[in-house]
Amino acid sequence: MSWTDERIERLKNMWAKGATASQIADELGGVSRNAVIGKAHRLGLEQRPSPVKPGEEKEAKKPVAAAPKPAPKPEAPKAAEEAPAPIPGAARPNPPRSAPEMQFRSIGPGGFIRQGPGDQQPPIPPAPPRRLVPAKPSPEVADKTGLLDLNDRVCKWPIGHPGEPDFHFCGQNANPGFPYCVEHCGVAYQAQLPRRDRRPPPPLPFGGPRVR
DNA sequence: CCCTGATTCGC
DNA sequence: GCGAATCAGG
Repeated sequence: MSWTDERIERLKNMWAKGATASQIADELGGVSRNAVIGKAHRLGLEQRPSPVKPGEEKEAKKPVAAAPKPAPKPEAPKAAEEAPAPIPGAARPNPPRSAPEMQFRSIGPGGFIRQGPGDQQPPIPPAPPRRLVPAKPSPEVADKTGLLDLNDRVCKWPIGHPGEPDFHFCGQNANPGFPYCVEHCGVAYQAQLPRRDRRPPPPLPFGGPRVR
């Protein structure tokens, strides 16, 4: 696989949204986690909480008997802590490690993170719903929206299961730019939570996309 | 063990 | 430019 503009764009979006490199790699397919990280760095869009970085200056390398790689050149420890220069539109610098900076965002239904005024992220997240939900009966949609009734303006959230007699689609007004209405967007697009806080374990009834 | 991102370096 | 290998922390 090669890094087409389309794939790079998806990488940027997901990376900006906080998706892990693994998730991005799975999503894009054809690339490894390392490939994603490498590409992200090359694109210059790193600067995200690394589990390793915030620690101490790493320098001491353990001498392994069979060390195929030469010792890296000693790097001068940079103690330059730049004062935060609030330049609108400029890339957000690393938040000071000692001063935890909370991000205040409103969270919509389903943990959907709304964009703040400063956040400009027009590109729409693709990502179809990952899990099958019990298909709650949507609000009154008297007329069942069938497959042929789908267009860009109606919510394509499935109600019921394909093959069932009353299988249809939500059919409400779609959230502009999204394939679903506002309500189902809240279900389809989940905020990326810390693993610990992540809701259910994988509820996949069939195997699952375990690749590794 | 699992996961994470960072970095290196041969290609 | 790419990404496997490696490192290092959780």
